Amino acid sequence: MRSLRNEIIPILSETMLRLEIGEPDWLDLIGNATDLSHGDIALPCHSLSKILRKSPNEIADDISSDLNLRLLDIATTSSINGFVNFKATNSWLSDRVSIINSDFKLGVEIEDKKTIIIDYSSPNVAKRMHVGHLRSTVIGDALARILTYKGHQVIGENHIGDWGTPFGMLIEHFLECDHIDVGDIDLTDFYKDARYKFDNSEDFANRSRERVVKLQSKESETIELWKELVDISLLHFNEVYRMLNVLLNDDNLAGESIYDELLPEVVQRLDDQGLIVESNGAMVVFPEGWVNRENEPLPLIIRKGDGGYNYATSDLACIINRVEKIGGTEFLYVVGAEQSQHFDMVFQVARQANFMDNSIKSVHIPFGLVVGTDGKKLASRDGEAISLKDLLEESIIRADKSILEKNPGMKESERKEISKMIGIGSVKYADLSVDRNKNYVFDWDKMLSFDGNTAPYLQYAHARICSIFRKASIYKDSFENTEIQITNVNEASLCRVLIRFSESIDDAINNYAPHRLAVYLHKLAQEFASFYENCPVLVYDSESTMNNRLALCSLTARTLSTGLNLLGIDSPERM
RNA sequence: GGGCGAUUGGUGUAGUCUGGAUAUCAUAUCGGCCUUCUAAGCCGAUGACAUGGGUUCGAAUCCUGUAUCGCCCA
Repeated sequence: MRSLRNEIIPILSETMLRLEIGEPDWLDLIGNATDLSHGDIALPCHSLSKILRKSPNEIADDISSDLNLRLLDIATTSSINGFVNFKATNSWLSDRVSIINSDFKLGVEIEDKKTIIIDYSSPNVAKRMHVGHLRSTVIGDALARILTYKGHQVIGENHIGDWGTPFGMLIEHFLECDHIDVGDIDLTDFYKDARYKFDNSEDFANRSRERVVKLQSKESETIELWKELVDISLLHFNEVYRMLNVLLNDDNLAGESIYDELLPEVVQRLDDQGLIVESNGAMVVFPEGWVNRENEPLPLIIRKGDGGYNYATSDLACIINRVEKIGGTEFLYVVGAEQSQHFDMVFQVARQANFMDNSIKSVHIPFGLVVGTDGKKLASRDGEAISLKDLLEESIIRADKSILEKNPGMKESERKEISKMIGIGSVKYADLSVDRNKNYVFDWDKMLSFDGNTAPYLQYAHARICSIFRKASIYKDSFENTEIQITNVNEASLCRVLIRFSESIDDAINNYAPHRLAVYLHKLAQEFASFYENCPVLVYDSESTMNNRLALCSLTARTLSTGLNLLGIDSPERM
């Protein structure tokens, strides 16, 4: 309850002044109450004991009695166990929630606009997207949406793997697939088949190597073929992105190929800074503080002995581009935890080489693995990565089945739409509702369950609200300027949660943690369910109660659907 | 060997950054609630901070040792 805290502080500070307690000694103590039965905001006085030479209980009593009358309109003040507790009054809650109800941003304050670049998804050309791309895509998308809502300029960059030596064999293989229609190329085995030929045919391998040279030298026919290959892959990526309902499209493409021409310059600049060292024929940089197992300096390889470049080099080129061309000030990399050392080294080199200074914030946002019920990295029975498209299709089918079971009367066309929302939402929410640093177990039954902290539970809460408005034949969004009155504890608890929306957004942003928002939304849905049981909305004998509660429902629905939308999840009106 | 991350009821999780009261929520289990807006729900009961030290008036949270698991190291 940040807003309550902010209103209490100036008044509290007068009291503290009178008691001769300096601001540094108390300001950080005041925070959300850990025990909500005592109040919303608490001030533990134990540490003031030494300064005032009184017991915490006495101090809390003194402060509380001094404040009681002066906070009257805002909160009731009490003291126990050495804590001063502040509980918002219904009138304060009512004012606050009414302000939020009339705010189209639901109380979220717009920040100084920053240009934030988020690196996410990054599938490989000529391969299917698989489960391994799920988390980066979903988490990156949610962060992009949340940061945009907060008022920032967000540029999503999708660093597809579209360049490098494998493209020699991929193009050669592509040529041999000539007899089939280009659009029908199945990426399932494309890479594997190319690899197989490369490993088993000397002739093919040689042609592949020659092809790499042609590609590097931008020979026009080869570039045409390469482009075709990329385009086929894009069809597939975009299909998955549309299914997943993420913001990425062709405008976000920033494949490795676009940095290719900048790579020699990166080497040149590093060399100008005196950072390049030759080691075993390769050009490397030794970032300070990194050692290998023999306690020797650990290099970041910039250019291999054979003249090829490494990922590190394009990452550095990308940083230069972002600083000098795009003018971003915050770079986020939503990439698996296994690459954290790589990013640490790249960022450090970029700073040592003055590619970016301290005004730029560069953050690796790691995440854990998606594992199967056996605890191992999720894979199909034969050990292959599971196709993301197949997985999403299965989720939709499963959602469809469960709607059919629970709501057999629904029209098929409507059910199809809703099972997409639920099936996709379930997969995404399972990913976004837990701390991204942890591995999570992919479990169909859990994510598609209508109970618990799942997408369907939140979606159901939303659908139930819509159902009330349908029943009353009232337009859900016609309450945006209604003043909300609080008449009982259930309404008060719901309001307490509603006014915390903006805090949950800031929390999610400050920690780059979409699950903070997800956890908040779940709390909101729960609180609504409780309100729903205890407070009949359509009470036609009291128009004021009815309108008041309809306004609460409307605000809850808006908060739920806005929040879900920021996670990239749809809110069905019925289910 | 070194580095990074994880460890909270039977199971899954929040809280850890920024220490505060009886540790969140869900699931499972047990009991109660449908002539009233979707019972896909609500109400109640049971049950957990890996472990040893340290700092502190106070530690799930900070420091440190250990164990287990995962990932990374031309």
